Amino acid sequence: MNVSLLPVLIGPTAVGKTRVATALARLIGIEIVSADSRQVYRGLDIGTAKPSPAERAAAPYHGLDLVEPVERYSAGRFAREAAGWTAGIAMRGRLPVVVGGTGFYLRALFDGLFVEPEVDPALRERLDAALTRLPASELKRWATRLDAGFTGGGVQRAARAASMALLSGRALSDLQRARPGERPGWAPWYAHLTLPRPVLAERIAARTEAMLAAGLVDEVRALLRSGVPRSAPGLTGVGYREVVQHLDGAIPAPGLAGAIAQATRRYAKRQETWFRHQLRGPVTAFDAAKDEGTLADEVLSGYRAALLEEEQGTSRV
RNA sequence: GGCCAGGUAGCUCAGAUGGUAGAGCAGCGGACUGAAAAUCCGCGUGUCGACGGUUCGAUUCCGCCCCUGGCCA
Repeated sequence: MNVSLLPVLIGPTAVGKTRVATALARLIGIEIVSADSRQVYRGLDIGTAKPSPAERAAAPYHGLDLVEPVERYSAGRFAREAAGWTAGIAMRGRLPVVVGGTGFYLRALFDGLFVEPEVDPALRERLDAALTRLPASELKRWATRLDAGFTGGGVQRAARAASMALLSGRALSDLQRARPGERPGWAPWYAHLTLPRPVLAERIAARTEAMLAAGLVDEVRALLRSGVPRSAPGLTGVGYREVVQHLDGAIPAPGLAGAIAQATRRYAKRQETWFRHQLRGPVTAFDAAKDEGTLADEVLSGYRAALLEEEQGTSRV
């Protein structure tokens, strides 16, 4: 299957992306490329709303369970791996469908990141850790001194700007400008699942309760018991962070669901901000209040129409 | 039914001898080039319960009504 236009199912957390993807799989032979920065962690199943075995049987998934919770994944690695999965799926004659809520990963995949200089990962890790321990104001001074183009963004991004400059000898913003990455052969066609905020908030609340009922706290407890430190990359996300705090006594049991739901709402808001302003390519909105069968039909016909238009456009040139 | 306390932002509350009001939380907007569910930046969003009166001017004072809580019947 020779496609240059890739259907991409996006939407805030809890809007029902997996549900629609599964319905889509019933209509046509697809494989799913998950663009989700949390579902890459093995053992983080309940809190990341990872597709169930049944859902994974309905369509092959790529991009799940790639690393241990103590490991770091990255947008760059995602872009490389996702490009490989996508090519493989197309080669098998099926349609790759990208499904995910991590905007930065989508950018990495479709726009390409700059080509990062080779640096010793262990060294970088130690440097980052040391920089992050600096007082915020001092770290910021280092970042702006080492990279005149540093635009801010807090300790994490300041630490990256500083460490990349120290390790590569060039300012990060320079590198980003001077060494643009390659764009893949695909262009995204975005299907944006949307719900009014209050409705999404209700779904988030319900899903949070369901996660706790399904044993989210036990999941985290087991990870910690197996030796995963509470600062592990996998445990910094929404839900896991709150459960760790709960186990440390900082969040009492009655407040846990509320704390997780609130963090999730804020995350959903940041996602929508990204979708509103950062996406490059056509975006079609779909009302996620509809049932998944209808949505799958609508998304598929929308995609086919876009595909047809694209073919006519290119054949005319 | 009577007496008392109170009705101010989504919530909990503060406040002004009369010049249309401000905190916390919630919320909203934005940034984003390999940690991104991360990391940051910004923003009070209001018929001051209703209606009359006094006043140049009422959310504030007066009257009346409505609502909530408490006490007494």
